[in-house]
Amino acid sequence: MIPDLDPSSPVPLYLQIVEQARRLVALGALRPGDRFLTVRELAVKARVNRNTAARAIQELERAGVVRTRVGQGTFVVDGAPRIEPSRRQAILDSALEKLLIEAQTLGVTVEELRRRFSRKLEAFQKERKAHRERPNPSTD
Amino acid sequence: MIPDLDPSSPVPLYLQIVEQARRLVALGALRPGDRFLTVRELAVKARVNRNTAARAIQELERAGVVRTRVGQGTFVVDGAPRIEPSRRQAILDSALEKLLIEAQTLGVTVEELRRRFSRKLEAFQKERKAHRERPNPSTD
Amino acid sequence: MIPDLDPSSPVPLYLQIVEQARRLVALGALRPGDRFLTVRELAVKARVNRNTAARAIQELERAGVVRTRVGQGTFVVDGAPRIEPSRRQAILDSALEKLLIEAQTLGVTVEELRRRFSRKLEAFQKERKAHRERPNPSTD
Amino acid sequence: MIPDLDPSSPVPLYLQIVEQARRLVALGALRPGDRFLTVRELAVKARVNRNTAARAIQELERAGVVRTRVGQGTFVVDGAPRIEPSRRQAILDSALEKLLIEAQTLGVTVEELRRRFSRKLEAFQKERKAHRERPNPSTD
DNA sequence: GTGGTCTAGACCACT
DNA sequence: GTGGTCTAGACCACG
Repeated sequence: MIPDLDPSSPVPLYLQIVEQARRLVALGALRPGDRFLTVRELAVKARVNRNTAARAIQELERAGVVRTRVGQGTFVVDGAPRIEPSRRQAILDSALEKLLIEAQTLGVTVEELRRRFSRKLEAFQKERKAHRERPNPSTD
Repeated sequence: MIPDLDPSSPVPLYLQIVEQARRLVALGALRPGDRFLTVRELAVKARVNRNTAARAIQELERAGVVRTRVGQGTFVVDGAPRIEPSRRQAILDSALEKLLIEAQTLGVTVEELRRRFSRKLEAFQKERKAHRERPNPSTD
Repeated sequence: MIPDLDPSSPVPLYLQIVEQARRLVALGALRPGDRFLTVRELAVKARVNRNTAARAIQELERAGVVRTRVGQGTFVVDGAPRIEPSRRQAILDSALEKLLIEAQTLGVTVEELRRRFSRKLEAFQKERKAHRERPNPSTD
Repeated sequence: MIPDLDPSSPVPLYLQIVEQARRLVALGALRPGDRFLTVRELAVKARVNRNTAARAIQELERAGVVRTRVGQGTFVVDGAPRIEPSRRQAILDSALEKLLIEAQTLGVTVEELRRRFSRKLEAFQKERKAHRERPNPSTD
C-alpha cells in the first residue's frame, strides 16, 4: 500500500496518501471494518515523516473514510458518507465535466471516450468483485 | 468571462483562471484564432493583480492553449496539443479513474453513473455545436 | 530572404531579422557591396511594421554589417569588422563554450560532436563556395 | 557560485542565473543528487530579490535540470533530459550553425576554428574529469 | 497599446 | 527550515 508517492509533485504528500487510501477503499481493497495503518506503520511504509502520516490519517478521518477509536486503532468506515443530494449531484457533475474537458483537450473523440469509459467501468467492477470474494484482507 | 475565483481555495488563483480558460476552449466558447483577454483586462475582470493575470496567461501558453505575441496580445491556438500517444492514454485513463473513484465514494450506482455520463456528454456536444454555429465570438 | 520569423518568440522581430541577415552574409549569400533591402522592401517581405524594419536595419548598421549612404541606399560592408583581438578571442571562446554546454546538456558524446562539427563545417564551406562562383546576387 | 550577473543585459536576470547553473551542471561542477542553493541562499548570493531567485529555480525545474521538493529544497537531476531525437538533432545543428556564423563574422579562418574547437573540447573534458574525481562537492 | 521583468514585503502550506 | 503565492508599484522593450 501507498507505493508511489511523488515528493516533487505540487500536491502535498499527505494528500497523495489520502487519495491513494480513498482509491483502495473505492476499489474494495480496503473494506469497511478493516483496520487501517497506524501513524507509525504508515510513516514507515510511505517513507514519510510521522507528522505527514498523522496529517494524512487526520484528513481521512475528516473526510469520513476512517474512524479512530481511542485505544483500539483506526478503522475503515462502512457505507457511503452522509451528504445532501444536491451537493452529491454537484460533485458528480463537476467530476464528469473535468473528464469531458480533459478528453476534449486531448482531442479524444466522443466514440473513443464512450468506449474507454465502458472498458474502464468494467475493469473497475471486476476488481471490486475480486476483492469482495476474497475473505482475508491483505492490503499492504 | 473568468468571473468567479475562490481566493480561499487551495488551488492558486492563477491556476483557477487557467482551468476556466481551458474549459471555455474545450466547450468551444473560445475558438482557435480568437483574441484572448489582455493581461490588463484579465487583471481587472478577475480582480487580480496584473502579475497574477500575467502568470495565468504564461501558464496557458506553456500548456499550448494560447500563443502570445508581445505588443499584440495573446490568441487561442488551433488544433490539439502535440503529445505522445502513451502519455495521452495515461492521462485519459487517470481522468477516468478519478471519476470512477469519486462516483464510488459518493455511492453512485453503475447504472446511474452510465446515465449521467451519457447525459453530460450529450449536453457537452450540444454546447459545442451551438458555439460552432455562432459566427461572432462574444465571451465576456 | 527573411522567410521564417516567429512572432511569438521571445526574441524580438527586429533581432530575428538581424540574425538572418548576418547569417546570409556569413554564408556568402549576401556579398560585400551588394545592395541591401530598403526599409519598405524589408517591411513588405518580412511582413513586419515599417518601424520594425527600420530598427533592424539600424541595428545592422550599428553592428557594422551594412552601411547606409544617403541618397544611394544601404550596402553590405566588406571585410571583417574591426575589433580588438582580445575581444575577438573572448567572443569566439564564449561561442565555443555555448556549443559545448548545449551538446553536453543534450547528452551528445565527444565523438558525435566532433563528427557533426566537421560535417557542418564542410557543408558551410561548400555553400560559401557555391555563392562565390555565382556571379549575380539574387538573395530574395 | 552565481556571482556575476549583468543587470543591464537584455537577457533577464533569472535567465542569466539559469544559464550559469546549466553551465555548472554541464561542466560537472554540480553533479546529480547534489543539493542546489535554496531560494533564499540564491537570492542573497546573486543579490537578487527572492522572487527572482525563485523564478530562476522554477525555470531550471521546467528545463529538467533540477527537481524541487517543497519543504526540502531542490536537487540536481540525474541523466540526460528526455527529448525526441529529431528535436535533439535540430537543436545541436542550430548551435553549430550559430558558432560557424559567429566565427565567420569575426573573420576566423577554418583552420583556426578547428584548432580552437579541439582545444576547447579538451579543456572541457579535462574539467569534467577533475570534477568526477573530486568526491566532495564544493561549488560555492 | 502590448507583455516582460524586477523589487519589496507579506502570508501561507508543507516537511 | 523549505518553496509557493499574491499584491503593489515601478520600469522597460516591443510593435
